Amino acid sequence: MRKESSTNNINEKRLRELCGTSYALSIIGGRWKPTIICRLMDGKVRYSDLRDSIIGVSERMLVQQLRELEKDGILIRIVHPQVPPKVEYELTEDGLCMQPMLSKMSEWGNNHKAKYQKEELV
Amino acid sequence: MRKESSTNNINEKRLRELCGTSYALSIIGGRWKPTIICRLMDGKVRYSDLRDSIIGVSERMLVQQLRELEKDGILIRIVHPQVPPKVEYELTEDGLCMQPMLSKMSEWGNNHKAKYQKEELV
DNA sequence: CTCATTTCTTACTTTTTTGTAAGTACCTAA
DNA sequence: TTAGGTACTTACAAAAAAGTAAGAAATGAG
Repeated sequence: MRKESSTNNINEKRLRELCGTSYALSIIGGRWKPTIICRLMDGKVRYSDLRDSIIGVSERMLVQQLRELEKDGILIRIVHPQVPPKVEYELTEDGLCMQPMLSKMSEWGNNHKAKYQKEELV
Repeated sequence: MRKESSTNNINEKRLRELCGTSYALSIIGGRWKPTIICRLMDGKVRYSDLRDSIIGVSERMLVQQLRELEKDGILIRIVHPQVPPKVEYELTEDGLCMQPMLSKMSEWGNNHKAKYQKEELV
């Protein structure tokens, strides 16, 4: 839960407002979010498949991150009314069009990582 | 200080290793980092100018974020040996070449923000 | 009636990040 | 000798994010 009146919260909100980058970060910044979005890039995926393919994530975290992404309009939740339950997650258009951004991030990240690891050897 | 043995730390490290996007996020993810990097995009800037132009940041936070960016090879610290002290910060090549990534993030962010705020009116 | 399956909840703890407030070091100039 | 300017430190507190462990609902199969 966020405390509305905290300096922390106020600062974050202001940065989000005046800087597109900070805004983007506030949406994809959660620990498991890039991974989740990646997994969904090729189409909808079932909850249990997400859970099983993302090693290290707990159900608590997975559900939380999914809910936040849903609230931010990045993905939708598709409930099939059956028992046992079946729920699928699918990127929205706004989620899909993160692709160029994510790929730039990945590109920069991988370059920097490679370079840094090389420098360590020197 | 990070606790080496925590699940939190271990998860972050693993994601960083295997995903360029998570790696990039771990570097630009700090509250004031995108703003700092932005300010430096046009050339070196003095500490006090950074402090005065970034509203809301405390000296504690500013120094901390600068140190982390320095450690990650994004910027360098240029000390002029004089009194009163004069310190400038300048992006490295790795910092400068964040530009395309940052601009994609900013672009996506601004689009999404505009769209979302429009939808709220409906 | 009991069990299995799937998708979550809930209450709680730990870890990490962010912020506050006050103080420090250095020399220079009045 | 005292004040002033710059770039920080330090000790502490508050807030936020991440993780743990156990449980819950719904229903069809046996």
